Amino acid sequence: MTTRKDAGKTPERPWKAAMKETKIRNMEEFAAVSGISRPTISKYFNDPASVRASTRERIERALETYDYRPNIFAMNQNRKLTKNVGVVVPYLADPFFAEIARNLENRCITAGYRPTLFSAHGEPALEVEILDTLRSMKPAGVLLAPLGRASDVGAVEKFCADVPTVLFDSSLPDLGLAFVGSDNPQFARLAVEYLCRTGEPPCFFEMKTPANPNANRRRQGYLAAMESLGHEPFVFKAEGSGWDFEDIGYREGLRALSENRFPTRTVLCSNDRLAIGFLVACYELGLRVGHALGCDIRVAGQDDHPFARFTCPPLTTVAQDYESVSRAAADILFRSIEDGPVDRQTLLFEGKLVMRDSA
Amino acid sequence: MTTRKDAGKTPERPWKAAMKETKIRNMEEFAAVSGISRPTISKYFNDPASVRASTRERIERALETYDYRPNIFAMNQNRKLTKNVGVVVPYLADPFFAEIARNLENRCITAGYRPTLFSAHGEPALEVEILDTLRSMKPAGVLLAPLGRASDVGAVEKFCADVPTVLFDSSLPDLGLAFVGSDNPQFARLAVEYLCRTGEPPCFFEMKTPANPNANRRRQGYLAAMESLGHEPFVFKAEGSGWDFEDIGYREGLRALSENRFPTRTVLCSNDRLAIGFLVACYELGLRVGHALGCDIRVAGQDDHPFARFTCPPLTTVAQDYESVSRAAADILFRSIEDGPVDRQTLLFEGKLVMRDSA
DNA sequence: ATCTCAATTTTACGCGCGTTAACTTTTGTT
DNA sequence: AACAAAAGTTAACGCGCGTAAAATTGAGAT
Repeated sequence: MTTRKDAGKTPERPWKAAMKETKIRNMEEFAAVSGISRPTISKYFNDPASVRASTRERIERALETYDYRPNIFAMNQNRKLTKNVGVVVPYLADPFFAEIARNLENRCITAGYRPTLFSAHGEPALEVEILDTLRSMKPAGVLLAPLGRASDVGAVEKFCADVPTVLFDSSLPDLGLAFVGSDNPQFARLAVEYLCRTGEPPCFFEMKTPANPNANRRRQGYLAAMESLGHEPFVFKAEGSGWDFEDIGYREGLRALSENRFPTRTVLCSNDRLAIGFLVACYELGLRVGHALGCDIRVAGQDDHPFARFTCPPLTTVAQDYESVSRAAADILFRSIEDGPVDRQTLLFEGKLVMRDSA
Repeated sequence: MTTRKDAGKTPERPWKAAMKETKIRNMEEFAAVSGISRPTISKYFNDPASVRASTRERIERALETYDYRPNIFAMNQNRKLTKNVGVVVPYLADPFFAEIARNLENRCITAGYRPTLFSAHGEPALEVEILDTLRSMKPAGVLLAPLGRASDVGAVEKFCADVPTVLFDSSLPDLGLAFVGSDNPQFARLAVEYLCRTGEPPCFFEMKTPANPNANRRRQGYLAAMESLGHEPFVFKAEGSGWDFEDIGYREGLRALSENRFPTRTVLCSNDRLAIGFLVACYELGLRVGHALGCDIRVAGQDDHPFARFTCPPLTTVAQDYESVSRAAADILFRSIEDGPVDRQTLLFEGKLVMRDSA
């Protein structure tokens, strides 16, 4: 490690010393220097169009001189309806959630709301903590992807009773204004049908104790699809828990393959992250993955994870409709905030087959 | 898409209706029901040990009955020193930043602070917006990984003058309490030395217009190392901008390889995300990557990105010392908050070579 | 110049809590 | 039992702003 003491000593409380004398500390002071009353300034910040054009100009001229910004938290403290929207995901280090969170944040901003992002980091206690913080924030609404199986359902239920909440990705029965997610059985069915049409029927590779109910629905979709096509299903349940799906896919894939557990040479993984790890296991064992001539095994995933394009070979998968899910979740929430509550509904979006080279 | 209207109509403002009559609305009410004065309750929440054991018990018993929690934002409104810490990263959909953000959040929590996470989503305007929001939050300190080249340096400078800020990952000259990052020239040197020791000297694959100064330092490290080893350096500059590094690595890798631009069959990528895309290009062109006999090309990256383990073949890279960087950044900030300002310093951590199969 | 309506200003209170000062009550010591 | 220290209570103000009501000012129409 390299340590360098930079030139010059940090002055005593530099962030205070640098404060210009003209610095505006609050709306009162800004009202004084701009020669306008505080309530009118307040009106301006809540809607610039609500003040006379000449007043607006005066305010904006003062704004350039003194660059004042109202304290957002003091604003919300007293407002009947804030513009705050909470976005909560179970695990932000998973690029899938990072991507959907980014999407949701952008939608909030576009719709004139102020998103605040939270990740439970896979920990139920932290999820509860987040919900408590959110209460303090007096949010107009919340977009919540719960941890799933590990969630404190009681806490979420109480929260949904207090704050307009739309659940997404992972469902908790009958909670919130709505649930928006994917039609998971359809995902598996789509994959099974494609794989059977183009080769051997697939085995199913999943975690023994999945984090959320989506995995169970996918398994059921797989079983149903196999049955209806008249094939014998086979499910391999990978040991391990937590959020290191790739590692589990790799380790257990290695085990399953070297123990020769799969009756066919086609494997449908419960999700892309497992598949990414599984592909490494295949690589390590010298198995050529793909549907081309001379390949040893076909591997498919589900989700269209942001990195699924960049595996070797690129992963064939069933794409979640990120756009539609996030758009629907946001729209329902905003509509409910603006026009009052709506009937609780469940929206499930179908996946689309993305054919790449792995299967 | 499947829409289902769930059984039962959502009741009028259900989150209001469900409110129990005993619901505590603020500290005043809680003080009333617990039979203790509000200032004492306030003391309790700021430090449970600061009240007599018997009163603490009474408070905690009341707490169980009425489950009240003080409003965190109202608390901070008036406190001289809050426990808020802002964590700002340039792009959260990049698992590297997601991972380091998770690490930093945990450290804050452990140290008794309340982290709030922000992502600029690659947009300079949003970065400025975030800094303004942070001011409102009256944070005790901020851990900031700036966008880099695209950052509004003036805005960051003003912010650092107002709020104790530790920069990490990407440096802006002389700003903040400290900068904590990686010794980027050393990264490249380490990689070059290893690659030269075990085979042909490497070419360098980087973006033409990198997002931050780290890339430049890595290039310089590459050039210096090649020179000192007596080899002719070669740098390929990939076209493209934005944060889709994998895609750029793939497209430009494809171009560079098919145009036969590399004088040697060893490629050191400026970062792992480029390398991940580059590996796909290799795969598509049928090139066998690795150092084993019969391989066509060696590929190495830099960063030890969370997914570098799961490429095919697993990516040889120079690992950033995530732990040390985040620990140092957090420690410096906390120390500065608790013990007053320290000399500005620059801490650069060395990378460690991670040998996998790709090179 | 008069009237009218809209915009603005004054004044005042509230949000939920931190914090201080002056008292009053509890401790536990001798 | 007397008394000092510790802890708790009351009262009051402040944070930075929203918001409401009443009084005042301004602009456009007659």
